[in-house]
Amino acid sequence: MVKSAPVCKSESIGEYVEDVISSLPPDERIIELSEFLEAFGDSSRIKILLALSKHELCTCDISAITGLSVSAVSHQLRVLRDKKIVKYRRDGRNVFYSLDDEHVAAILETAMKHIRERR
Amino acid sequence: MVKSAPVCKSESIGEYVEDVISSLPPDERIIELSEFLEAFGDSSRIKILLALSKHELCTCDISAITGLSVSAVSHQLRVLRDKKIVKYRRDGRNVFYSLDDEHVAAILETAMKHIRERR
DNA sequence: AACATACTTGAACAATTGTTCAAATATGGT
DNA sequence: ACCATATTTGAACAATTGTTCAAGTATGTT
Repeated sequence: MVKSAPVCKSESIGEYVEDVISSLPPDERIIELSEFLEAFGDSSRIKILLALSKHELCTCDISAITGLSVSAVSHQLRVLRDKKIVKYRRDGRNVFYSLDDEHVAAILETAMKHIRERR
Repeated sequence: MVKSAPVCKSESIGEYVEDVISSLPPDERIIELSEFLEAFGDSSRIKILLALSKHELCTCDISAITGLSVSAVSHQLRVLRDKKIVKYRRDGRNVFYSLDDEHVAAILETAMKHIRERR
């Protein structure tokens, strides 16, 4: 049996490679995961999320707190809404946003711990 | 006292806005946070990290496991190294990678829980 | 109905991203 | 010294991103 692709020796030797492959979730799930975590990869959104971790806030408040334009905030809130990272409720003219669940706060918390400890 | 900027009423009413502002970390810390979490926002990197959460692996093994080219893997490993998300050690011709600490695995775990529960 | 406030949206734009390909570097074996 | 293997790197490219600006929708007040 001839190997067509040029692969390294350790790959042929280590049978753990097969084990790892079969332990991976399907691509679809991996894409879902990365699209969710992608939302945390921007400083404007992190600022918004940190603010929301303290208090339920309307779009305009978030703009005042973060220093971003109302439009920029709204665009980012749409991203966060679509990815089910924040939830919202309308109250009169205002729309109030809050974190979707405890996992979102947990990720921010763990990430901050990592940053703090890696110095 | 006149307000120069056009801000919404709820911002003027709610004194919590000031509280939230002062609770936010400095911008520098927020950028650090987002740059760290940015690394989780790509399906190739997530695949690599999930693989590494199972086993220490060399570049070539990661390529075989993920189906990405060796070059693409190496470029992504550089990103993950720079952000202190993976660590590495050279052994002969191979360079073996592993997750930097338990926080990295924790973030992946929490994110997977979120995905699973939000359906 | 007319107006002000709160928010959302779409188009446009510069800036950044991830991959490929070719070339370079590093290590070990002969 | 030479060759093969393992990995890294740089340039190039299409694709995606986040912001701004202007225009839109939604709600409450008069």
